Amino acid sequence: MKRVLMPFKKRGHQHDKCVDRAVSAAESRCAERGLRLTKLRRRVLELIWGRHEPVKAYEVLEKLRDEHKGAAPPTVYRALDFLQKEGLVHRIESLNAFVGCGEPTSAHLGQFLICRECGSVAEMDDAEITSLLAAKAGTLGFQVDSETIEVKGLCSECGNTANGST
Amino acid sequence: MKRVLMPFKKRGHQHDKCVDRAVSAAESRCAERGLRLTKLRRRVLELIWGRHEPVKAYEVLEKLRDEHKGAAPPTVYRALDFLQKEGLVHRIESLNAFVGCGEPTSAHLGQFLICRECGSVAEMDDAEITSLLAAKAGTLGFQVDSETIEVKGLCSECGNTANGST
DNA sequence: ATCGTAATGTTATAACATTACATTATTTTT
DNA sequence: AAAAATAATGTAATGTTATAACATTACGAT
Repeated sequence: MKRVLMPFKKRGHQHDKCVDRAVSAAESRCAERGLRLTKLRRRVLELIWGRHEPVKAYEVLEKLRDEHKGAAPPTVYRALDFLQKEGLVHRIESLNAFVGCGEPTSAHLGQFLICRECGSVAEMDDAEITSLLAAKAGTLGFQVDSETIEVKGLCSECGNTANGST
Repeated sequence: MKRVLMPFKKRGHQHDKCVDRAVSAAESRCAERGLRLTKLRRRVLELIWGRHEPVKAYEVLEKLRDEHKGAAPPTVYRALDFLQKEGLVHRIESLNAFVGCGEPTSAHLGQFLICRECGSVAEMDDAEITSLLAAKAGTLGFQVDSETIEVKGLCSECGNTANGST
């Protein structure tokens, strides 16, 4: 089982590839399940994948409006709900924002590492963390359904340079 | 080092005691540090401690208004900022709500267990979880500053009864 | 073709949070 | 004790995030 679903990416990597991979994965996943990845949903997915950083719903809305008159909050939130439910994007609770899922093939919640300098996000799905947490919760008589783990700090790119900016 | 800062409480426990303890702890802490636990701040703290469940800022506001004409959003948010900064309350990111801190003597972030049935919250501050998470993050070159851990599930009280309601 | 369901459009509003500036209260300095 | 400085609160407006409610359109199945 893979534990790192999305590592930190180098500055200047070929980001088109990331987006393409995400969209292809979404297409297969929807095809398998008989779901419709409509133009709108696909476009929202692309906009979320615009960066390796959490993207706000209203940012998506603004961009959507440039190309799609009549876009309104529900337009975006519905698409995001769909994408979330299908495991194609994750919501970052502590930022009220969304990131593309690093591995949309399996359902999971993920553990997120968020850089305070550049905003980049890495995604893990580490079974040891999950089971330790469940064990500790168990000592209090608590049965875990789901976990939200969001860590803030300094990413590999920003930690390795004197200056965290691009 | 204590790992459970606030366990799940039995239904019908003497909740006054919880509130009194919290207020006393807040008083000592502020006295030690030369900070002012004003009437307003104390009252907001009491209202947050009204239940062992996350309480919303606007709920606090509503109650505050009954007794304090002129209370407005900043009134509440400022008091909450103060209480948070002093470690007297924690914000639950996934709920946009606040809970009293189970152990306001030491600064910490806490790991929260939130019951899906009754809404009760238990607070842990488990060093093993924190260090495992830091170690795993380290393998990606990430240096952790702070962590947000919020787990949803079924608490000991609700798991032990056929029916989770009061 | 029509019917049922899923998706989207549209308007309005709810819920959560902050900015900016005025005023009052408290502490510190003189 | 008065003045100055600082901290806390009052007040109005606004910004941000999210959902409700109902209408319409698109699509797939028979």
